[in-house]
Amino acid sequence: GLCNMGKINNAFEVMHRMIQNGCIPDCKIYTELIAGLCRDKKVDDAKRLLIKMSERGCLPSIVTYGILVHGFGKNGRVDEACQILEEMMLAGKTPNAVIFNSLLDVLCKTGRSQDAQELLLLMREVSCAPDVVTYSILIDTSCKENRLDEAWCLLREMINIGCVPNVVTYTTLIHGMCRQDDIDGAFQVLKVMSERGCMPNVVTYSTVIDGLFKAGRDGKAVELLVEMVEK
RNA sequence: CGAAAAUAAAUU
Repeated sequence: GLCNMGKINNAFEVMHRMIQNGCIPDCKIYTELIAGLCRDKKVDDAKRLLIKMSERGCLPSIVTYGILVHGFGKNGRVDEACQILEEMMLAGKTPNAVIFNSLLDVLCKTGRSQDAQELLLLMREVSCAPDVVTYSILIDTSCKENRLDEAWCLLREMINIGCVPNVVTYTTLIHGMCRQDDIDGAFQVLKVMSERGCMPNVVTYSTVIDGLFKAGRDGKAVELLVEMVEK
């Protein structure tokens, strides 16, 4: 609770007080503190706490490592994020899809496609199945790098392997099409997703509305805004 | 003991 309120220091105070009272913090408490530190961009402190918890006999969980990977990645320290992944594997923990996805996203967003490909291979090696988030990240990357054909291939591929696209996946594609000035295509996707039982949300609508305004189709944009409010 | 806790999309 204190971490969520941004009061990390108070959270640490509580931990120290509980130790004084003979109550031993468990892995989850350390994990929360590490998350709080990462949220405050204090990733070095977070890393130190990971080491400290191990020394105190608390093994970091897969979630603890995930938080750190994400913390380093989101703070532009991609190599160190990769390093945490290696460390966890050395510690005998197999990364799950959340961790792979987190790292995959920063690799893609920083243009390190070679490393991203290698990470996908590693994911296969450890039998971690790509999920809807993995595909959404890849589709987003293809779209932002103007490879719409590739994005569509990925959509087909995920459906083929039984991975169901969700509202984020479709919204990502819609955004990609708007960026290519293919507003009509974007509308098609908007229609298709609903037909497949995936309801557009406020982000989906704002993506299309933004695309319409940028294409100078103000009337249509307002029309869609009204439709969104009505629905 | 415990899914209590970590990842992807628009605008800014």
